[in-house]
Amino acid sequence: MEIDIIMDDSIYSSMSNGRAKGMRLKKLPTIQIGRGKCDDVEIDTMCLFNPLQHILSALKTAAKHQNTSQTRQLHACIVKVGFEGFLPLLNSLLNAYSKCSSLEDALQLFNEITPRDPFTWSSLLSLLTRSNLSQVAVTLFSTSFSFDKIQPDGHIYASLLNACANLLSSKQGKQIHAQFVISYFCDDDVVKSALVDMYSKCHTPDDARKVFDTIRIKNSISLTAMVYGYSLNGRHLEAIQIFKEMPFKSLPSWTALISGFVQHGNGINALKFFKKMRFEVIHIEDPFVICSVVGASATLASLALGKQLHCLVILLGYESSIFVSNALVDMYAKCSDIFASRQVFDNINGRDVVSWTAMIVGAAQHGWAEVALGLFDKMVFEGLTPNEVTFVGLIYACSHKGLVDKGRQLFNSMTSDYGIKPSLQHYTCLLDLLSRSGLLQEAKDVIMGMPFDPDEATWGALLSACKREGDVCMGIEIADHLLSLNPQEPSTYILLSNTYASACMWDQVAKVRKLISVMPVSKVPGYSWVELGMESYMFCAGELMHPMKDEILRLLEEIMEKMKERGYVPDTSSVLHDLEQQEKQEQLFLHSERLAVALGLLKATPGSAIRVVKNLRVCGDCHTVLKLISDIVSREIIVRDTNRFHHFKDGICSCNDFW
DNA sequence: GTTCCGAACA
Repeated sequence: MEIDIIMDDSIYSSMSNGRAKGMRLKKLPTIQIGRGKCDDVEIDTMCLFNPLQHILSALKTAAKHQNTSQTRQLHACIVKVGFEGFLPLLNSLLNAYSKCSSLEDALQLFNEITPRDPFTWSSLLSLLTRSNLSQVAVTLFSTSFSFDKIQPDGHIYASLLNACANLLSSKQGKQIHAQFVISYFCDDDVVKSALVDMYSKCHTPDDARKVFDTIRIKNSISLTAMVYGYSLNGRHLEAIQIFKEMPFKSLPSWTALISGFVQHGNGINALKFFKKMRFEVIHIEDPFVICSVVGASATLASLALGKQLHCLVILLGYESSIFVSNALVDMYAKCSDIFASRQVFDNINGRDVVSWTAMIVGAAQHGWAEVALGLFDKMVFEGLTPNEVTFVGLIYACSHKGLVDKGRQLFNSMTSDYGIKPSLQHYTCLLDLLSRSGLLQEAKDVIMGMPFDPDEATWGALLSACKREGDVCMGIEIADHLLSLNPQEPSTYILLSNTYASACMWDQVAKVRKLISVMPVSKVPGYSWVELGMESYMFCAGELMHPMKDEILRLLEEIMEKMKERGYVPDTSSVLHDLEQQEKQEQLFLHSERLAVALGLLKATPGSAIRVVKNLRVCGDCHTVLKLISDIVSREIIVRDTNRFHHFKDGICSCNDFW
């Protein structure tokens, strides 16, 4: 039975990436066999001996060098010589197209091959997976594979599991696992390595470990997959233990350990092992590990470290790597140096959608909404297709600048012009856009109409907007709803308490306070750190144990006097504890970002910007204080909180008090 | 055939 996979609309509707959309789905062009180029392939003399052997060998070479034109020429030769009916040769040809990532050629050939064997299928499945069409691979296997009446072999199971890992779909992965364990190939260690990888990436490291323990001969690949599984999922001790036991530590093994740490947010451990790796003089033959550690410095917001890594990138000759450049754009933006980010971006040759998106998101988070929108226009003008992340950045940019109409238009254009289905993130951005601009009813309509269940953060965003707009009535309605959801975030409780207090609903205020006191999770302490050249210093809220404690306090008191002269009155509404007003003000005085800024003012290079990072959102009072400080001491203060960047300069903030 | 890389909102 002929399977016309290219005509299946249900499969293509599941394609969600730009590459897939760019493909002509219905009618693929026919390859023009023997377009005069055939004779370029030097087979004449060899044909006299063993043409089959020669073409097979030439196909292997073409696959190895990912040479599409050579593969097409060999395809022409196969037709010309009359070997079209020889399945192993066609499979090698398909494999070569697959290795060249020549999707259209491969799909057309696949449709022409009949009958197909497991080799034919595994070549196609691995190509689809590598082409970001993992869901197509899995769907094809479940819908069309049985038509060919063949049993999947180890290669097919491995490719399919790779696809499930890409999709982070343990549900589909488990179904394939179930088929595998009752198959003839159930002892195949390569498939088991693929299973370890799939479960690791799907965040079930214990499932990965169960399979890992059944692998008879553990090689570098299976060990690396398990190391990654543990480090990615925060099981750092187990990751390090297996890593240490590895008889041979290849670059991918180091990369797996380090990138797992980074992805789990453990930048410190990542850098510790990167240092060890450098110490062991491991040859860095690919840039993956560099991307990871650049990402670690972005997470840690350490500009000094990021700059050192940028130097290493140049030293190792990876400046031209698009992956590395994109990571640098993101790193500089996250380390608060948006100008350096822009400089790296401007120097990239052949920017891809990730380069543009990283720059758009960076610009948006630094309050450069117009720049972000301008970059988008330029990106589209240059022929690049934005993806779902690009739109998150764009709507976010509009949201933080109050550009309601533009934001709405982008939200609609995402679906109508680019066929991207809005995710919960997009709805959250839209909701944020509307509510920040006071369009509370429209924001509520968005929540009620979206095809996702709103969570605590979604309702919280709307509630904080109600508070800002003074809509007590809707605020109470939402607060009642939120309270019934048993919220977990301490900030939600502050919001609830303030909402009820503003409506003089003291019974409800008491109820919220009682809930706080029995909350199972204690409040995360606020901390901030300031970078001072190659060093940084971290302060916890309310704690001042620094050797320069007295100078810090003196400076803050001096500044406080000047602020009061300008009419500053502390806003204690963000202090959760049941304290007297005086005590609340004292708490605010010792908020970690103020201590960090004070140390920065005392120790940073005179005139340089003070860069502070905070683990929570900047509270309203600190925001006012930092604006005033920037004016009083005439210094730029850049604070990265969990939400965005604030550039305080001359008494104003780049966020326009929208954050 | 299976391992390592970049961009996200509240």
